[in-house]
Amino acid sequence: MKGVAMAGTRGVKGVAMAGTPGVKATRELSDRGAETRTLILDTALEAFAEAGFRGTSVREIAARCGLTHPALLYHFPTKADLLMAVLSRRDQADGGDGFGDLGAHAMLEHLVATARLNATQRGVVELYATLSAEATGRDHPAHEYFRRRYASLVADLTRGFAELAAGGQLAARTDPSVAARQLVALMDGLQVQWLLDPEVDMAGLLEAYLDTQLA
Amino acid sequence: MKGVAMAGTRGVKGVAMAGTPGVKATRELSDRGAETRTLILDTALEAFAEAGFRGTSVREIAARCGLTHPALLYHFPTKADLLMAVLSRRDQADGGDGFGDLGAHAMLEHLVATARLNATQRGVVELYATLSAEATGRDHPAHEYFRRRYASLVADLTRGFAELAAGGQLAARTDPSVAARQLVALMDGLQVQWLLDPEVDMAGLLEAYLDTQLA
DNA sequence: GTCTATAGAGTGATAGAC
DNA sequence: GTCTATCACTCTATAGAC
Repeated sequence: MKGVAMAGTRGVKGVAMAGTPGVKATRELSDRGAETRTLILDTALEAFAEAGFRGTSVREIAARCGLTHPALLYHFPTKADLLMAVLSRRDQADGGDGFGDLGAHAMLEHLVATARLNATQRGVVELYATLSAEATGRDHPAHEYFRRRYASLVADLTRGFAELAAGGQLAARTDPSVAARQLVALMDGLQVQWLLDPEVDMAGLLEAYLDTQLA
Repeated sequence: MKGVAMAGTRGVKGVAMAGTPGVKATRELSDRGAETRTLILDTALEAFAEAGFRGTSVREIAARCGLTHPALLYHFPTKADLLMAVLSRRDQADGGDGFGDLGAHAMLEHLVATARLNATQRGVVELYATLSAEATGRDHPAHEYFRRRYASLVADLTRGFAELAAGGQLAARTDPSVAARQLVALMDGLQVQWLLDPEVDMAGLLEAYLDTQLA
């Protein structure tokens, strides 16, 4: 699924080599090089989360892995490639393509559960909060990624709220696409507030919003 | 006032030299040096907005002003000093200390009006969206600034919603402090969505939220 | 108040040895 | 697959002339 700062299962190994040069598509499992790649991706996630994409150097990430920076660039030819690999790896860990065919209730429950989980994973929240703002610039390497991400998230949620409306479960004054955008905005904004003050209850404030919108 | 990406009057000159070394507190108006300072602050706002604090160099800002970077650093001794000067200048332009003693209705109207105005000032929105995310890191020069900013914004809005509740103008299920945090989050999140897609109607989505919370 | 020059460190990326 | 060495920049900041 595709929550805005969606958390997912950590430590999924051996599935994150798509599209990388120098690695054969068909090869044995328990490849030693794949472990290095996984280490790099985990480390890069933390580093980008702490200082953003522009604020983090390839050397810094490599050093935390116990590597030199040319060794890292052997696996990911450019820094932008590394960023995109980190993002797609999270997408895969989060279950692939969006909410898929989840029902409306399951969708909203998943969202609240994710907010609760995120409150235990500061790094992931920092990554998406920092990057989504950074990537509003049209020249940022992750710009198109975030455009697509938000468009599909809003589309899925609009479908969900419309389903609720059809079943008479949405407040009469609530428009599905309006609620979808508001919900996404709320998740993003609450993350910034939580990062500045961990007392902020992201999941609770999200649930309170949903209570006011449901019939 | 202190909206999250609050816009204010541009081009206010000769009022932004507070706390800068090398400039006497009491001096004649129409100081020539003050014009350079103002030019630098306007230019720095634009530049920080486009690429964030970390993504912008002092040289880049100086060049856009037709200056060399040592000339700029004569006016603002460090890059962090320049950032803080940009932020305090905007706060002054926006009217000083928060919502002050504005009534609840005036407060909310001001907020919606600001959202509408912001849709014509992409640079200002980019500045606050990028910086507020960047500044969640505890070592960022603007970290304390944003902590204070959000705390006072939430406090003011909580007071406003409480005032409405006392007058029976708030929906029964709405808690003032919950609504305050949600409203701030909504403003922040909508800005990111608007930066990624200018079709997004920030003011309209904000008004729609307020309609669901008022009695 | 602005300049040139430079220090001193950091940047992404590449070449080539092993 | 990882290394050392290096290229060609860029960065913030300072020294000192004018």
